[in-house]
Amino acid sequence: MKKIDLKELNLNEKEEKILQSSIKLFSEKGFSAATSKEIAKDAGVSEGIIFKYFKTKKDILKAILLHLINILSEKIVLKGIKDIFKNDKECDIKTVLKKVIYDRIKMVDKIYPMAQIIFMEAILHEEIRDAVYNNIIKKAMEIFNDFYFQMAEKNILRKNVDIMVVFRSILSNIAIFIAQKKIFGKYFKFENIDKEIDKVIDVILNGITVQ
Amino acid sequence: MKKIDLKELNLNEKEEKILQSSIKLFSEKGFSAATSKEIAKDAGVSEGIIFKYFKTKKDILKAILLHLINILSEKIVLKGIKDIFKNDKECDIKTVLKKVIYDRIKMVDKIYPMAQIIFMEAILHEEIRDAVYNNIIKKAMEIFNDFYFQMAEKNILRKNVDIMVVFRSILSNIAIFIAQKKIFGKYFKFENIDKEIDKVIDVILNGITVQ
Amino acid sequence: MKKIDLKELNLNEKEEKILQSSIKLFSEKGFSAATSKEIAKDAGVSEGIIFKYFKTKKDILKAILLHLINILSEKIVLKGIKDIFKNDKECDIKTVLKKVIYDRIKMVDKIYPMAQIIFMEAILHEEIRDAVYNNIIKKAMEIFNDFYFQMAEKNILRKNVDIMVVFRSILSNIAIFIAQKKIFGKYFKFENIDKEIDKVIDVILNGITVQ
Amino acid sequence: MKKIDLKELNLNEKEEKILQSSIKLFSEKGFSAATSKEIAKDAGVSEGIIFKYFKTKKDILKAILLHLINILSEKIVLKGIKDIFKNDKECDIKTVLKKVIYDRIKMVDKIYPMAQIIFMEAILHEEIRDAVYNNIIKKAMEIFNDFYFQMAEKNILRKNVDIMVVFRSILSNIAIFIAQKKIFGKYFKFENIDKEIDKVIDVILNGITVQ
DNA sequence: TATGAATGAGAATTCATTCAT
DNA sequence: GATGAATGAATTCTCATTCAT
Repeated sequence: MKKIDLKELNLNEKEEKILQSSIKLFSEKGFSAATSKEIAKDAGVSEGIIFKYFKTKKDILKAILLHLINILSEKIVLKGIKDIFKNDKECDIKTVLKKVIYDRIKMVDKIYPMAQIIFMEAILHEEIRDAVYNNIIKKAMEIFNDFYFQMAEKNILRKNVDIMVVFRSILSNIAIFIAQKKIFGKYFKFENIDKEIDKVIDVILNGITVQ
Repeated sequence: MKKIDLKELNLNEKEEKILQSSIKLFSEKGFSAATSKEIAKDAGVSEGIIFKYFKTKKDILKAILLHLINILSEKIVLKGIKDIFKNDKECDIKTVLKKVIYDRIKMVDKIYPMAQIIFMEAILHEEIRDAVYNNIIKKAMEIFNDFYFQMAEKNILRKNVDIMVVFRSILSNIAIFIAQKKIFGKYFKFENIDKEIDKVIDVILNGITVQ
Repeated sequence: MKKIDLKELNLNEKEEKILQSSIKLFSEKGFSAATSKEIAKDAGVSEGIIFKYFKTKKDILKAILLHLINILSEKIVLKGIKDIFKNDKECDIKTVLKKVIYDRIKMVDKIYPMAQIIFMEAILHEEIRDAVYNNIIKKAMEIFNDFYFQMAEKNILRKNVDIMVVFRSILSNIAIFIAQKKIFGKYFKFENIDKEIDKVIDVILNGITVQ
Repeated sequence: MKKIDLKELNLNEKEEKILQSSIKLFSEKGFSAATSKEIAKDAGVSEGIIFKYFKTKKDILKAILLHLINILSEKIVLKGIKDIFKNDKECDIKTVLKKVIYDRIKMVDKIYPMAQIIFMEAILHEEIRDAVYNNIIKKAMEIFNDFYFQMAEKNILRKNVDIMVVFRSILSNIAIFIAQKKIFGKYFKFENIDKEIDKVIDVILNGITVQ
């Protein structure tokens, strides 16, 4: 289990260990099924100390979710895309998309267990959904919007489409690609991710009909 | 909360009530967080009787998941697509896709809470993933494969793409459409689903680049 | 340990056992020091069932305190005095006082451990004090007031005293008598309570100076 | 919260702070409910240092109780009465009693929270009762006995009473007066304590019957 | 000596499961 | 079969006490 980089949060050693173990166990078993005893054991600390750093078990989840959504969304989730869209306005669309997808896959790999927890809790709890929407989805949509508009102005991308639909389509293609790797990885072994991504981009850009 | 039609399972009244309530509560709070007391109360039965029908709480989940995956995959999930693909081989691709998407949305609406439980538990537990893969994904892929092959032969759909990628793309577009409605419905109000689906299909079929 | 009669409360068997054991243990060790495990053991029930009848441990205390203060104050604490004062207006003051003191001692004997808990919690918590004052002290004062006024009118008891002071004096003499028996019983063995009470009444009625 | 003068104990600064805070918190919440963390915080010291000075939390209680009972009983509690009884053998009984009551009220005001702790713990624990009895009650009784005997010899106070009963009566009248002020102070506002005490003495000395 | 982080035993509370009725 | 009271193991959380610094 790769450890998520939590250095940005300025936590002390134990606090970080607890969070790391919580992320691992919440993502493996779900929040309710992971016990404070297991977390303590995995983190190599006593059970008591957990409740010094986090008043309740729920607070560990909150730290993972809201804290990280708010603090890290900008740094980790959005920064990558912004940079690519900014630096590559002149590049061809295929290259840009490839960079984005690569970057997203790398990013999700980095934060995967955490992302999974957020994802699952977002399904169950509206407050989390709100945080995800406002901090990630909404912002990502705005960035994408600007980018698409410029590409459309240059006559590279179609003007007669609903940008929202396009955004969703690209996002979902990335998501399912990751899900396939992460969740159903055992059934689908890709040998060459580079080629796989090219194929996805081809379908996104050119559709599936014979022109 | 719409009730899922479980008549096909030949359950007796109490057993069905218990399953209905479990589906409702598992989908609302997650499996671990829903208690047998709550289920009993919601189902209007005694706690004791739950364990007559289902040896353990886990068995309720299994009943919901495995039982329903196996039984319903054929009857509800796959039947629809098969019929469409069978009956519409002559129709134009746009119409077929529209029918499929419509059918899937309708179907998911029908089984939504159950699908959500399956989905979440599949993320956590390999045995569920296996059941989902073998009973649903694999079968759906086979059907789609046949269909795509025929469309490609007729020179309607591109031959130079990876069918797996296309399958995933369509699936993910449907999934994100449903997720947006079900999970993030509060942020995105579509007025006209018919038009929305047309837009999605346009992007899938034609891509986003100016040809 | 004599058991307090809780039949008036219409509790079921286990609930009553739990309350009895709680009263016993709270009075022996104080509320905080008595554990639910001990209570369960003493009551001969499982720890779990305690929390079916009383949501929290604090609720057991509340049941003992407020419930009993409110419900039983009238029946147990005040009824006795009322009856004596009502029925004995013609008797001589010595006899009345003796009856009252006897009755109070008997009554406190009956509810002693409970009374002790109320007493100790009243020292610590204002809400309890309020309940004690409003349900017991205030009412007792009113009853005593009426009685004293009539005795004073008949020229049996002095008019030139503060009734509040007299009330307090009698009350405190009873209280210290009981405390001596209950708390410091080991140091003071009275052989003949009847005679003891006569002595107390003598002092209350006639004072200690040579007239 | 008035601070009790502990200078007589030759404690160092920290030790005294810890005791002061313990007295405050034990009297406010009871011994078991007050935590060492709270005490440390209130005393402005670290939790660790508490256990340097007092091996266990119980030892703080012992220090407060036994230590203070033993040391203070002689210096503060009994000295006052002794002095009064010694110096005022010639004075009239009313003046003496008034001095005693005044002195006791002043004294209890000074040590109130500590006295409350002693009182409550004495109810619960025999060892505390022993200490209270042997160090305070017994000694006070002896002093009172001497005093009463002399007053009786001078034909000022009645010979035909049980001195124990008289002692108890006076003690209880003082106690209830203080309790009323301290515990039920919110319900009974005396404007003039001097007059109040006169009334109490009147009742003690002359009784309540019309002679 | 002094700190306060860390411990772990034990407290309150929950809950799947059993069982007498 | 059906009930729901009862169980007790497991869970979350607390706190006196210890210990590295």
